Amino acid sequence: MTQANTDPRVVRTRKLIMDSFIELSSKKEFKDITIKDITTEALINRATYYHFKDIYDLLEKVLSEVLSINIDWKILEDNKLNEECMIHIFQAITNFQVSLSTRCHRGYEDTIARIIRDQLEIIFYKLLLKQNKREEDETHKLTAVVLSWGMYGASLEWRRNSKIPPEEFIRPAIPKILSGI
Amino acid sequence: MTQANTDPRVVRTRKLIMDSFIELSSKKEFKDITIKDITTEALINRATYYHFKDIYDLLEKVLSEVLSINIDWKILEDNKLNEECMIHIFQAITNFQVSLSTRCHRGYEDTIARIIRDQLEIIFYKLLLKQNKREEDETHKLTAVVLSWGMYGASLEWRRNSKIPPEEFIRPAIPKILSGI
DNA sequence: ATGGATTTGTCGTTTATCCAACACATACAA
DNA sequence: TTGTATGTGTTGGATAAACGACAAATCCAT
Repeated sequence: MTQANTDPRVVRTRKLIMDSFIELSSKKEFKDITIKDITTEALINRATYYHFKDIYDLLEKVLSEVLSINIDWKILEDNKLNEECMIHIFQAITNFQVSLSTRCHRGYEDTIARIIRDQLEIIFYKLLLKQNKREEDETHKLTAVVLSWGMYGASLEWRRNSKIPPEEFIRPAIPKILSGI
Repeated sequence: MTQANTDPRVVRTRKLIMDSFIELSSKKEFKDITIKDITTEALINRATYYHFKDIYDLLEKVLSEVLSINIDWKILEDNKLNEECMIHIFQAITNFQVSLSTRCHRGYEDTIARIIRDQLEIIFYKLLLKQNKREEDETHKLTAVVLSWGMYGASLEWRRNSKIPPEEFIRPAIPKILSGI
């Protein structure tokens, strides 16, 4: 999915860095996390950090990874862009919200939201391509933008207000999306 | 406690190997575990295994480490060789028995027993030294041998027959040991 | 016992990580 | 402001791990 580098040393180091970042971000806000913190926590040398360009690059890779882990790609492969598929994606987003305590990173909510929306956009775009090859490519891209914003926004709404499970929360809206309002 | 090498690469690799061995030994018997199995499980290159001389060397280091983890060294430092201390050591042995499924390694029970007794001997010897400096050194060594065999044997007895907690099991014997029969 | 398959121990080479050190940037208190 | 401390980005040399390869040892079915 991500890199072509299969040297186990690289794989291990990248994982150590990402795991340490996730661990640290459950303890303090993003603005208080330094690269030194991360490498110290990971028990690696600071000079080895530069698998990632900087801390924003790391944030991006981590968030994408965490979202990706919450998605069962088999479900997306086996389905068209149907109800089951949409619900699964929505659940992945809400799972992501829970597994990373995103609400605590004051001032970076927008950055986090953008990264996740970008990933969602890619996912929706792929699904749309598979679903309907006749349509104009630009139309697919635009639809993916709309869907990613819509689903992500709904997940924020769920987090703010709702005490019902994500599936139950989003289900009423799915027909509107799939068949039109 | 063990070695002086603090290079994080070495520490990580050793841990990967030992953890993989522990993982594997919960799935199959010692005689069926190969070095190749271990390095594959650990995602390291086979040539890197030779932090350990062979698989018996690894077994020894792992068992010692697992026993060591089950011991709260602070308790031993704070106490003479009294009841609390003896009970704690006995619990450490029984915890060890549980955490490593030693009963499954048919044909190697004696090897495992020897390794653990050796460790216990070292522990008892240190405690005896601290307790009474007047005594002849050889006497301490011999006493440590007796105690290590006695406690380990009792742990096997507990594992075979007993359904009561280790502490309860061993307590009646402690006065006999400390004050003489 | 024979032969094929697997594991083991060990190499030489390449590559990633470690480590100390450096200049520079940022922050923050005197 | 100036100084002090801490984080950042980067370097060069040392070292551990990866990798492929090899012969020898071990295992196992026939």
